[in-house]
Amino acid sequence: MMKLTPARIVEASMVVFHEVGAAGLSMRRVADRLGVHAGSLYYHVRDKNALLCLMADRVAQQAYDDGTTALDSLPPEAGWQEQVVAQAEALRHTLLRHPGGAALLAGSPRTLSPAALGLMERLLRTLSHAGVPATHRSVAADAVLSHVTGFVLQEQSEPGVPDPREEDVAALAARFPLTFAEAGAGDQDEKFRRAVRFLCAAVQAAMAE
Amino acid sequence: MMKLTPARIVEASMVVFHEVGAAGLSMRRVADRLGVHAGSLYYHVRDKNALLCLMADRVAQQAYDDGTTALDSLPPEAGWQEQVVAQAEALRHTLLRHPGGAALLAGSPRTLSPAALGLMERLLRTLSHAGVPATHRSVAADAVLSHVTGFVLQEQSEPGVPDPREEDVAALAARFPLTFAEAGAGDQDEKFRRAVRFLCAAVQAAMAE
DNA sequence: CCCAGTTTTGAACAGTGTTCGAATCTGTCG
DNA sequence: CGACAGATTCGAACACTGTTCAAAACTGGG
Repeated sequence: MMKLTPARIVEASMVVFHEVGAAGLSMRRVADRLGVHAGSLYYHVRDKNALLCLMADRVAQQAYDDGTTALDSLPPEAGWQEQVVAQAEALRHTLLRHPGGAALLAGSPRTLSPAALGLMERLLRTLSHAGVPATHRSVAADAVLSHVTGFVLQEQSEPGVPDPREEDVAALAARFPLTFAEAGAGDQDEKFRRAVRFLCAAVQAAMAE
Repeated sequence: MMKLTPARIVEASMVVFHEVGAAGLSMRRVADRLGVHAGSLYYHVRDKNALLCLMADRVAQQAYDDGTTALDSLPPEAGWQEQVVAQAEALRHTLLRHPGGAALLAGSPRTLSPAALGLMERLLRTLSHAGVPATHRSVAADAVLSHVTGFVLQEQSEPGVPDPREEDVAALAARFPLTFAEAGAGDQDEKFRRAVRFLCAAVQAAMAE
């Protein structure tokens, strides 16, 4: 067997994560997949929390790479808004590829991962390049990133308890008409893109003032 | 001892949650606080997940109530933007009051809680009352809510590993200058309020078009 | 070859969520 | 009052979990 290394451990953890979900990811299962005993992992990884951070960094890194290819395959005359949309959609699709990927990024361990910072930095750079003043840059980039993670987190949340009674959901719809008005209207892709465009328009409006 | 009931269990869980944090909250500890054995809880609550949902609903309910008092103590001539800001700030302060409260709301269990829906509905109502068309209403409300939960979640995240070396953070600051430019600038209150105002301006701009 | 240093083992510890039969408590009806 | 039925609680167990640590096994260099 190849020598154990943090990279191999993270890789195996991702596979286990895909198979059994976030709740079922345990050190022993990761170790089993590597043909190794659980205690051995602790020679290379301090904690389970550290492992989760490494995993989060890995999906952030992949999201970053996917974002660069998305940006590269954009027509040269594309405006900054299209660049923002491209980055947001690339991040969303990468997160959707990993079930629970959004929970990993937004999850318990504090995300100071270099890759996540890279995502933020690139977004700020395109905004800066578009002439957005520093005061509005950070709040805009923050809004975009928190929106996409929040959106995907909501997309990936399993149905949980599958609606005990349909009367209940009907009653809720009656009590909260506006909330349920267009909950199911339109596919998620369109809804997501509209929200991002909305934020872009906000930036433009803030610049004009 | 009083008879055991879901409400009493949730109450005790909140206390335990405040004392030992989200990671330390266990069925046994909740049961201990009630002078009861762990198994007894399962007669009133299906799961630990169900308990977390009930807890999330409880803080959402409290956030809703705090929001109404905040709205009531607003001058009558306040515009819709001030109403949105008031709701956002009330939600933030309520979440900050419970350590890990944001993680509860945005957390693992899917939040279909009535109280959380109430928060959304009220926000949509003020937007609707302000004349915002339905197409923009939902994305705007979604952006506001996901921003405040994301913001507080970031605020409440413990420092984690307390910066192994200061050289590292310096190196990161060098690699991501825009991200670190105004990370520490200004207090959180002002940053939060500016972001909410930014979203409000976005709504106004979308209406004008 | 043999020795130091790096890895892995194997077993243990304390604690977790959850289940379930048996014991207890509670209120109603004869 | 007494007995019976149903609602609660107990108490112990099961199958796990993250984590630690001595002792083995493996490794490359003198």
